[in-house]
Amino acid sequence: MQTIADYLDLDGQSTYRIIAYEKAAALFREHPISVAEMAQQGGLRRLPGVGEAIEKKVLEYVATGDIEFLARLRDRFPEGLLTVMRLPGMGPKKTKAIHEQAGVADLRDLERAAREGRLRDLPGMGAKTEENILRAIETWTAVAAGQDSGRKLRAAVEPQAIKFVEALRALPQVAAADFAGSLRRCRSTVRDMDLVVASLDPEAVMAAFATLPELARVEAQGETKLAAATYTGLNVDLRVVPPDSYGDLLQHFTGSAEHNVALRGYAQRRGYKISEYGVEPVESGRHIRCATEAEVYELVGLRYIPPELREDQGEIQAAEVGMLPDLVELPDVRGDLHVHSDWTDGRVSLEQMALAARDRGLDYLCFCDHSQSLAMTGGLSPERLMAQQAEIRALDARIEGIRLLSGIEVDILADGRLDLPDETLARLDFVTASIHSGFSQPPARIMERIVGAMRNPCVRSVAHPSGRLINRREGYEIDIDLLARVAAETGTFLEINGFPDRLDLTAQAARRAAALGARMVVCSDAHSPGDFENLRWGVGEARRGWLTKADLANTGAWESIAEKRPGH
DNA sequence: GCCGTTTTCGGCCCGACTGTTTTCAGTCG
Repeated sequence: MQTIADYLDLDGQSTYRIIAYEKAAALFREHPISVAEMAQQGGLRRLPGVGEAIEKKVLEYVATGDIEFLARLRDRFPEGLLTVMRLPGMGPKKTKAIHEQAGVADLRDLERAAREGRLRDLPGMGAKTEENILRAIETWTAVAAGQDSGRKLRAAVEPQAIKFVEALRALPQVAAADFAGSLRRCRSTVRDMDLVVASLDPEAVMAAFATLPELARVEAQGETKLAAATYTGLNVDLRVVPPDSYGDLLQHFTGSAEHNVALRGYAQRRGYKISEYGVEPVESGRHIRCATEAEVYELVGLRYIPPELREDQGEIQAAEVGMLPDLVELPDVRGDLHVHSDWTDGRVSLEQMALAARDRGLDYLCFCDHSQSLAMTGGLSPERLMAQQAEIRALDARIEGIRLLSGIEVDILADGRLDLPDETLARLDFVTASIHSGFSQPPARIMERIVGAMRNPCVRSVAHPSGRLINRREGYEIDIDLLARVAAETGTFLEINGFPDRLDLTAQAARRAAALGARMVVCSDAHSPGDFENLRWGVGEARRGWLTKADLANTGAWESIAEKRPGH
């Protein structure tokens, strides 16, 4: 669908037609359950933004593996042009022009033409354009070489964003400063950093900002807007507005683009025009500036929508009728049920982990080291596990202020058996099961393994259910509906693993699972004291999944978890 | 292409910056 959208863009088709395909592409990409199956069951049309034409194309693709409409587009334009079009600074118009007038069919052609100065004579282009194109190709090549997916983990970017915000807030001319964009929405990965500032002296703010040592270069600068790049290869956009319209700017640049489109559409139907500079009742034409985001939403008749929900996933309708969820917050998490120690691949002792957890204010902590088949990590045999349990019990008696529990992250073996006998598992306080091998099995087989584990009465949760590693490995294809139903039926929890490159379950999957009655746990999977920060990333993902305190099991006391599961 | 407490047709978010086009198109977010 995305490829069709790109081709239509190149072909100069109606933007709304293009947007329709892009919306469908985004919808399918993020959709937690199989789009192909939904299509076959005739349920695709129920999805917002899917109509007759797109449904037909999906069905055609499912049946034949191709789409004739797309094949015809491919015949008309070389595929390499799509890459050219995605270069920053290039768009459909320029791409089409260089294709038709300079014979460029792919990136290599473009590079040659730019080097030979053959582009500067085309309408709308000059020497500067060629220079920009060559730079863009260089960056693109570096990214494509694989060391960089272009999207960085939120956890890697946020500390730098906080530094920038602190530097801005320290300026005397600055009334307020925040980071916005996908970072503020707690997306697991971000492409760039958006900074917004309230000030009456944008010139001074931008001048001071441009001197920060983290910035490699300033790429563009206007009166209120500055674009720069950091040495870490991150693009930073800075926008400055007067304090009385700070709320408008923050709202606008927090996005998402989809949320803003939906919000503006909603506002327009009620007679308002929203931009980053204010809210305008169309009738009066009077421009109302908002110092806070809450005012923006309030003016058009909505409750305040937390940034994590701003993805055009029904939040506007929910805000309209006062049905927004009361999202879980980090302090709600009372215990961590999945951490490691130096008994396997953790880096510090049981005691150090326990003290770190207590310092973070947790009420209970369950050690779930690896089981024996993960030899690489020094996985625990039944004997060593019992020895560890004895040490945990002794530690629990000695350390005040936190309850220490003995558990295991037991491997679900390739044949579906668990890596430890039931009689061993039955002696533990908590058991989480997970897959570390047999990733390439057919999805249905993997589901059988997970579901089989969940039906074992000793197993209390499933750790990192999809096995994905962001930027490194796709997860195995999980059937979240099936997992959620079995979870609800057996009282097994599904983990939201807080590791920055896992965040697994994803927000979308967690939201679906909660809707089907499953309960989740947010865990750090910490291997060292610093990893307890993972709880923060995990809670961010949970919030993006619309989860409330009640959807998570470890927001309650340990006693509420310790109880036997229903039916066992 | 999608969609409907303004509509089955006529809408669909909006403004800044760049580069070069002397009045604005293209791109971006």
